[in-house]
Amino acid sequence: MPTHMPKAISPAQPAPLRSGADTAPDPGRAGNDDLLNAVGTVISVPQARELYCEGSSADAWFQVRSGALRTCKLLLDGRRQIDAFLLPNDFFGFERLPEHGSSAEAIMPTTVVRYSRARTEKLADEDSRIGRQLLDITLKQLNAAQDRILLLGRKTAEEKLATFLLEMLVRSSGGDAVDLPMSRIDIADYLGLTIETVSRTLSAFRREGIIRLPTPQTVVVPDRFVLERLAGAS
Amino acid sequence: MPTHMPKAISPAQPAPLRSGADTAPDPGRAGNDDLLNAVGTVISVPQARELYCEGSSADAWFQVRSGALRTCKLLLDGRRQIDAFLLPNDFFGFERLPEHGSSAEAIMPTTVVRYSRARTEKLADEDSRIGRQLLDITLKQLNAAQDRILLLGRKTAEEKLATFLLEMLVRSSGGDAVDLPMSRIDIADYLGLTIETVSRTLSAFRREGIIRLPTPQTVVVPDRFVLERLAGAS
DNA sequence: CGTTTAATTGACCAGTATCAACAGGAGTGG
DNA sequence: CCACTCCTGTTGATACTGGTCAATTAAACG
Repeated sequence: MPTHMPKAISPAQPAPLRSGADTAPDPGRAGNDDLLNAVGTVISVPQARELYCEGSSADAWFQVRSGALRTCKLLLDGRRQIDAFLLPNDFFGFERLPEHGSSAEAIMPTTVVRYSRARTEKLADEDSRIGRQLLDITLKQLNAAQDRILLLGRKTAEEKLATFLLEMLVRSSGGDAVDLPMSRIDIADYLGLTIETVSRTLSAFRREGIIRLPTPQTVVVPDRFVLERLAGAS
Repeated sequence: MPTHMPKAISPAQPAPLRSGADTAPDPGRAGNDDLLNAVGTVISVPQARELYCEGSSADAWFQVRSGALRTCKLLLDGRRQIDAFLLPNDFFGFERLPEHGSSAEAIMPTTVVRYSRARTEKLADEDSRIGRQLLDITLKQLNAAQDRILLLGRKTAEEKLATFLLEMLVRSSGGDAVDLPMSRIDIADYLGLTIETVSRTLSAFRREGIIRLPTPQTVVVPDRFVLERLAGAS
């Protein structure tokens, strides 16, 4: 038993293996959830604890069950870039190389389901639907990464924050209010900005009535169309 | 015959379906090249011609046979971000959604091999090795995208250019000289800079003896270790 | 309460963008 | 062969977005 947490007790079965708000075509995917879930193990990750670090052996991948994580890369002098925020049902840690390309840390008390890489690859060999699903997950992440490349390369601070708030609004899918689980520093390192610019830009949005900030972690968006115009979509 | 160019004549068979400089483990991949090549069609793309545009139907994907292309996204006001430069043997255009997420344009006279998406997906269903290979290609692109996210979010202009030159050096794999097929504008839109900053930074490298520029398109790197230090790897 | 940490705000600065001029080739036509 | 134009790239002067440094406020926690 290589994991440092016990297996899930019977009723607490892992979340179903499918993407979150998924509107894409879904070819022949039913019926294989149980296959993969059979190899999943539930793991708890305390806040601020690293689940794995950049360069460590990528012998497993994960799905968020509850809580939230960030994946990030570091430069030699400590500059940090956050690749992604991971919310419930998100997959992460699936790699091409034998080592993880970024580290994963919980930004609040979190539970994840761990899938053995070797067992997954064996399953994918036997059942092409599993492979199809892994490909779908990876392509989704690639699409998201390409959108971030546009954002980081060509958008202004204002556009970055507007895009970010819209993304969180969609992902949390809870009306017009978002609870931001991450700190301002995390937002800054996600958008390629500094904490001060994040704070200033959000304050400007608040002054202009585009958002309300009942607490620093809670953002209310009365009219998301205004944000969409500021986000300057393609 | 939906394509606008004739099929390859017999001796000009499509390039083998495998990644370029690939050092990763290569599990059970031999023997399926012919399967996919049977559905490949060779297409010529003149310089500056668009192969497909953002939002068009993604009913096929491609491999570069000769020449070079760029994939890019646009913002409403015309700001452009280049996702990737595609050189011989590179794959591109494989999508999760029914539409292409970016456009692809030849930056010199180019030939590509076109693969039908529907046929590919059928093949992948029948033979898990095909699916494994598509996943491998996609994961490789995801890794590259994540490196670009770090570059765009956290690196300085100097570090961006150093990283770019090293990347081109590795990809062209021809000693210490690189022939840049793309213009300064393309480099700028790839690195999230302006053409002037690209030019200035390259001139600074030249003045410091880090590179030589026999022509604006040819870069000679006497000592790539110097560039590696400037690139500020993780 | 006092202490610590996160977030906000302000003053100033630097890196890169913007605007503009200039140089070097590649065609083109006289 | 030589202007002439066009296009790409280089260089310079200046502006501005966002970064840095610093102080203040607010929130969290014992």
